[in-house]
Amino acid sequence: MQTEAMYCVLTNQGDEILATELDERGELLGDPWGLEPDDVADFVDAHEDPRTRWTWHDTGLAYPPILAAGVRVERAHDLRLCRAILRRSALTEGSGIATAPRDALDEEPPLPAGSGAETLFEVPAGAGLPDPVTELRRQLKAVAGSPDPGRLRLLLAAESAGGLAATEMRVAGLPWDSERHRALLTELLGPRVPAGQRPLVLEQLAARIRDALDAPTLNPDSPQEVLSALQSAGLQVTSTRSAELSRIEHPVIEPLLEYKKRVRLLTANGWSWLDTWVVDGRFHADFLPGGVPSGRWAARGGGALQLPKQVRSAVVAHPGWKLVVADAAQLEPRVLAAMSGDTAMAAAGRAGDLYEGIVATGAVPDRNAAKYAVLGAIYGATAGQSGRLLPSLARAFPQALGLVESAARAGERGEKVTTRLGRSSPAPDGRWRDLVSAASGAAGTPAEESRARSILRERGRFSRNFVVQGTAAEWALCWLADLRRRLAALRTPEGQAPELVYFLHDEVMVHAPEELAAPVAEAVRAAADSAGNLLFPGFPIPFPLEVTVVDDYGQA
DNA sequence: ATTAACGGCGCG
DNA sequence: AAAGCGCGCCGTTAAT
Repeated sequence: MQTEAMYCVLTNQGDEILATELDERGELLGDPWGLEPDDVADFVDAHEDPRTRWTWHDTGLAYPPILAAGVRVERAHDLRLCRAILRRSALTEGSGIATAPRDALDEEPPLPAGSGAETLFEVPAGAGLPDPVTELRRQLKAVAGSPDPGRLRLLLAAESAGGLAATEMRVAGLPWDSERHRALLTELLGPRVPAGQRPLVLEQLAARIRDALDAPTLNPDSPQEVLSALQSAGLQVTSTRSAELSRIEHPVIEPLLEYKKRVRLLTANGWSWLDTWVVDGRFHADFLPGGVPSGRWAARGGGALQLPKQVRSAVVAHPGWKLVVADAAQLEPRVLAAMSGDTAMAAAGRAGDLYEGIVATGAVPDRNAAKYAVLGAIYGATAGQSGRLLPSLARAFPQALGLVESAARAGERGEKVTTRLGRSSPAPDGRWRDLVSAASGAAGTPAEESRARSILRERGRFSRNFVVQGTAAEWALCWLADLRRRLAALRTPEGQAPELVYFLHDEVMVHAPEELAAPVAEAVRAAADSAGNLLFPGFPIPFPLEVTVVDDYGQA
């Protein structure tokens, strides 16, 4: 895995692209090449080697033209993604990267222009971006000087592979059946109407709501108006949240909940969403690896990570193709067991369902209790059923609970916390420290003290969750990276290749020719095993998947 | 008129 | 359904 890496840095230099080869210590391996933008893909293809990490400021800008030429790269080093990790990591504190003044590479990645067809190398290098060779050397130095270079190298490799996968997924797009989607909209909302108008079904529901509340001019889209209309009707409610409304009996509740459900479909995934995001039968989502502090991905535009179950049946495999959908079962608790070395919790997860395994230890009465207790431990629940179950969970799994507890305490002390591979939480800002110290001083008023306690606990819950969510994100990145490599080896005799099309925290989707569905499913499982071994070598806990092969995402 | 915060809800 | 975490996006409302 870690056999001598080689870096080939691609960067704009006037009208040319400069390709500079360096070894893993950052030493030049020869004179740089000057390339015409149109020749970059051929150059990459000719120089592709399993040891080479293609290095650039932004995968999302540099990679699409290469992909457009039909060339796929195996490994990369994304300077922006890696900078973000090294800037913050407790393992590289005090390094040149951590202490350098902020520059343009610390900003959000630029928006990719269009759907990736154009040659983005023609765009002049962003102002203020550091020289990539200098930047790479600083990054390599920071890693080499850290107490655990191996962890960080793995993290940077996985993060960069995530960058490649994200770009490939955006360019490929999620196969989308607009006809099926439109049929759904017509069924639930009525015929299409111009933007800004209420479709027929919503108008009818609105009329029923006004009628039931005796409020003829009520705007059902205004929480304020709805709340006061409900209260005028004598209902004891403090908000218009569906969860609260559904506990009440009144003629308005049914149409109101139905209205909320359907208006949500209209505004989030209605006709204008289709017009904006689905191009040539594909939803081109813009994924942002590392977009969340914990290392989870974010997405920009189209709500790619919040596709409601309602519309998933519009994700349809092409004729003769299948969707292979896989999700990791109970990922976060398994990660917690592994990272804390809790062999009792690992044993509970060995036979199959981890929550059932916990029930079998006698710590909790049933599966639901196990689930809420474990999630409550990870999230920092104090009240309710999950809060009450914590003591008995802590007796059964002291290592696991101890890990999240100590993360919470560290957070409350204002310290950073760090994932398995070395991604650290952002340090609390000065305002946070001021608030806390002001309240703890003798002059703190009761209100200040209570406010301070509350933000302390908040920081504790964030930190507790960060280490687990962040390490789970690392597992998922390793899974994705390994899967990506395995998929590259699969191809039909006619040359059709499976496409990675979707990734959602603990779930992946591959669009594959039917005859490759079984090997793809096998690759997905093998990749999960690899990820577990990579992150937690020798620790006896499996990472089982639920894998389905379907024609549309609604069936998964 | 534009921007920011809020309530609400979708996903994990 | 439970209460704790992490997000993005919408329309409304308040602030500028």
